[in-house]
Amino acid sequence: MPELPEVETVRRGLEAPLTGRRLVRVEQRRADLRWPFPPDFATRLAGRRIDAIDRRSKYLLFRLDDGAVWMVHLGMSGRLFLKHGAPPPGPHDHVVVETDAGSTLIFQDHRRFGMMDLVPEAELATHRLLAGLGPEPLGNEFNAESLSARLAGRRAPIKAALLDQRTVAGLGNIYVSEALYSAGISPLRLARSVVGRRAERLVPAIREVLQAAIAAGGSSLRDHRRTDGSLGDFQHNFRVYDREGERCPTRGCNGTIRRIVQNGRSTLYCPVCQK
DNA sequence: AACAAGACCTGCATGC
DNA sequence: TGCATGCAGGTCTTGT
Repeated sequence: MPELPEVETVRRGLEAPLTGRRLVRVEQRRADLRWPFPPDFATRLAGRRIDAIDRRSKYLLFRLDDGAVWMVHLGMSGRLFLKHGAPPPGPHDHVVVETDAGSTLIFQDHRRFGMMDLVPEAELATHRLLAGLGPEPLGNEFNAESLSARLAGRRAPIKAALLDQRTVAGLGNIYVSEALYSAGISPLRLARSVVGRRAERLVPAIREVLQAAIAAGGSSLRDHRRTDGSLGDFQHNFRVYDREGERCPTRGCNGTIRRIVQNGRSTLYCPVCQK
């Protein structure tokens, strides 16, 4: 489900209500998600205060007052809800956290591809899931030069290379299709050939689609919700994703949006104006 | 080393 | 109605 814009939407939804709040009760309702929880997870988290909520790629990073970081990945179907009081947990509510503000943070994930960990701050940068990540696409280290360098020599299609989190961190299946469309680059083009003007177009295309999606609260196709349960809006702004068979929205292009499968995942694109 | 396929899960839409 | 099939926003692991 969640790509960078959806995770950032969740982060923003939690930041004001949870920063400075203490976690007074932690209920871990099963032993594992994608992987087992770390040892003594609930005990270690209980009583801690949240000092800040950050994001790296699709990971949420809750900075705690004991110097640890609570890492959360939403996987495909994970949600974080903030509710008033202490409602009874529903199906797939795997972690329930009550705060000293009388609110409850609920982690719900029916597919259980999500994960959580507790990591000392000093070990965060070398964490096995974070160490290999490429630059943040909205940060200064992501530019045409650095992107070209990471694509150099790669024979995989650009679609697959952009889904690879070592190339750039945070893109997923929706926003790769949208960014390639916006940049006029075919998803089938070999990654190593995205240099020069194409790389110069692709970087702002990625930035702009992500920023627009964040501004819209992310995309809700099936699973994504904001922390108050409301839907994101960016799915209404898709130009190719989920639009197979529709007319290409580029002015003057008579192409039809096509769906192909690359590495087992749908790619949507316009065969006429993406080269 | 790079790349593609398989695996992990549940729920939903579709078609017979 | 019931059942099989395919598909879904991720990414680690395995095999070529």
